[in-house]
Amino acid sequence: MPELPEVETLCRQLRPVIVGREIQSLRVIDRKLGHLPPLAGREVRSVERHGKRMVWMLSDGQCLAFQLRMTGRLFWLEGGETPPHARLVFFFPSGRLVLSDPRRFATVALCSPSAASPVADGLEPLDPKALAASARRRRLPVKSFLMDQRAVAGIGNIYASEILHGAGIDPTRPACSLTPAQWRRVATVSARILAKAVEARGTSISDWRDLFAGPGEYQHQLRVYGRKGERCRACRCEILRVVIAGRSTFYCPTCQK
DNA sequence: TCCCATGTTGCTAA
DNA sequence: GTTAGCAACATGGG
Repeated sequence: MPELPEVETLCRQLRPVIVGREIQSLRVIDRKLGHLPPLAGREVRSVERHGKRMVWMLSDGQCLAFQLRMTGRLFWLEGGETPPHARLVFFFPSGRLVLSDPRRFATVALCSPSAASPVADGLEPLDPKALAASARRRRLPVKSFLMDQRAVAGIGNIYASEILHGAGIDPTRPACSLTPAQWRRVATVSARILAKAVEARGTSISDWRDLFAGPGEYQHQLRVYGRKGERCRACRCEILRVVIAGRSTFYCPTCQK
C-alpha cells in the first residue's frame, strides 16, 4: 500500500491534471464507500498531502480526504478503458480519475478544512528533540514508534525498516532507549530516504503503480526490506526477518544495534 | 491448501 | 496509561 512517497507521487502527478479543473460528475461503483455529497460543478483548488492522506480543497469550501490504505490506487485515464476493481470515478473535462482498490479498504470522505496538523510530516525535516521527547515514555519497539502516525505522519512498514537500517538502529529497541545522537540519525536518514523514494516515484514491490500506471523504482534501492537471507550491502552479513507487532521487519544484526 | 501482503481500527487482556 | 495480540475489513498472488 501507498506510504508517504507513493501518496506524494500521486499528488505531484495529479496537480497539473486536476487543479483548477471542474468535477463534472461522480460515479460511485462500490457502495461500501458510503454516501458522498454532491461534488459536480466544484473545482479542485488544491491537492495536498499529510502523511498517507491526500486532501482536495474544493471551490465550495469542502475538503475531500482520501485514505488509500492497503491496495487503493488512483489512475488517470483519457481513453475509454476501465481498470480492474474500479470503485469510484471522477469525470473531468479532460479525462477520468479512477479509484481502484481490490481489497476495498480505501476510504473517501469529507473533512473539515483543518488547521495544520500537530503531527510532523515525514517529508519535512524532523526535529530530533521533538522525536526524543515524544518517545520519552514509550517502551514499544522503535520501529512501531516510527509507524505510529501520531508520532510521525507517513512512515509505513517498508520505509520504517529502511530508515532504521540507514540509521544503524535495531528495530526492536524500545523507543525510549535511543540516545539524542541516534534520534538525530533517524531524523536525517528519514528525510533523505523518503525524499529519494519520492524521486523514484515510490516502491513497486508487488503492485504499486503511479497515476499513469507506471511502476516506481525505489525497490532497486531497498537495503533490507524483503531481503531476508540476502547479504547486507554494507557489511555482507545476512539480513534477518523478525515479526514486530505482527508486521514483517527486516534488519542487519551487524549494522543495527 | 496455506501463507503472505506497503494500512487502520477496535477489542481484550496482561 | 501502555502495550501486545488478535480479529476485522476483503482480495489476490505465490
